[in-house]
Amino acid sequence: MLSEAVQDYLKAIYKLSRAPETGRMVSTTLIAERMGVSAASATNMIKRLAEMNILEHRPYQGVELTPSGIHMALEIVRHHRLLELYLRQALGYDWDAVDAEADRLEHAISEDFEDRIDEALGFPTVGAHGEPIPTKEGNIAETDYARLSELTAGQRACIRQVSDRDPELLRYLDQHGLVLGTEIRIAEKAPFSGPMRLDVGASGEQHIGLEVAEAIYVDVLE
Amino acid sequence: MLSEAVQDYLKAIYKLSRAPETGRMVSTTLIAERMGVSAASATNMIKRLAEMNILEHRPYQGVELTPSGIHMALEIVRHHRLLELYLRQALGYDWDAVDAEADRLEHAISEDFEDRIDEALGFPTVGAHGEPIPTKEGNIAETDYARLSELTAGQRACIRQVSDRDPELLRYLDQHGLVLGTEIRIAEKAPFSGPMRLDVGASGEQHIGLEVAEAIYVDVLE
DNA sequence: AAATGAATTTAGCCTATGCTAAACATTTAG
DNA sequence: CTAAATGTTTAGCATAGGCTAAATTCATTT
Repeated sequence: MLSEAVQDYLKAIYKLSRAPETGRMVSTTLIAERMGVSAASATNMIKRLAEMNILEHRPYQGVELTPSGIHMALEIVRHHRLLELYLRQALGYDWDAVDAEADRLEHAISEDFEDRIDEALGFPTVGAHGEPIPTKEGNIAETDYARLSELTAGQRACIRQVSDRDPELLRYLDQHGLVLGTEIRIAEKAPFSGPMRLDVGASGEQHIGLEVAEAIYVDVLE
Repeated sequence: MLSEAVQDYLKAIYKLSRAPETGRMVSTTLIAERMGVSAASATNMIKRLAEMNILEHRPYQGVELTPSGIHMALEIVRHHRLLELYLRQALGYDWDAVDAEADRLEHAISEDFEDRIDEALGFPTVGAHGEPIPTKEGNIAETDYARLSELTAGQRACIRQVSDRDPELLRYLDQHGLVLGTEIRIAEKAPFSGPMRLDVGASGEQHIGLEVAEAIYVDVLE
């Protein structure tokens, strides 16, 4: 069994390695920041993770998950996303609160528990923020969403996923009707991915900033 | 926040101090056994718990929880019992499986989570095995049940609580219809609390041994 | 009262995980 | 192309828990 700390590092590294900004190779500093520990502590743990064949460590370069490390990470992510969805659907948690609670619980649940909530949810394929849920076998659907910030005036799109990084941002989105499934149309956009004006579903017109537009992933409608 | 280890010790000590066999003063060895650690490790932790004002340690004598220690223990017990009941009622866990899963989860849940399952269950006052659930304020209902083993031939009784110590025993009870609320009548009993013959609710006659009879707590019916 | 045996504590060690300060490597700027 | 800035690792230390072996205390029995 992987310790909680190891699981937490693994999940963080997996997420960083999938972020479009970073790329597969993840730096020590980034990991340390994300985990809220010193760089020295991160190096320390990285060496242990390399020892366990979870990742490869090129000193001074960064870290890359092994296939087996990715597989382990996907199990953790599956637990997390199923829990988030369960908290939302079965216990009425708000969009922005599920991540923190799932972080606490994810280390504690058994396979049996996972199977039961999976069934109670009807074997869902996407999580509370639209992220794909890895299968029990460790497969995860590839998504091909555009960032809202990349669209241009006149385009229409449907919200498919949102970043769960910032609870405050999630509250903002919720209050402005920018939830999964909402259809939007770009009414006007400043050059260089600046702020944009949107027509949002039934709820009317919104102005959003770049940060918000980058946290929203959409299917572009023809 | 108390560490998991501290919480586990505290819960174990609380339970031991409530067991009729032991009495308020609990010995190091008993704690070590229950926790599955060496006596030296138990001593070690006991000193830390005393440091934290959770209990008083009379060296070579034993240990007694302070009022504040009891209060903390009751919070932990509340979490545990609410979780057990939730697992049973909401997720369909078997009687004998809830304890182990609740042990895993109880360290991980927030107050918010507790409140939500409390509400989802309709603010229950007894747990999955009939134990009283402490209130949020740290009060616990005193119960005054008899052990089935203490009854004599001819008496009738209603099952109110069962010991959750042994999952196998719980399976046995379940299979034989000896569940909460069942009415029984002692048909015949060997002297000195030996095995007994019972008429059990609608499901007919049972023979049970002493160990089983001691794990069942009942209200005696006039 | 002394001796034996059981229970308890102490001493000393181990691992996981964190930290700071110092050393080392890489990148960037002058 | 060297020097400063930045990023990374090493060294040494801390804390929480666990362990074994040895020492100590208590209880019991002669």
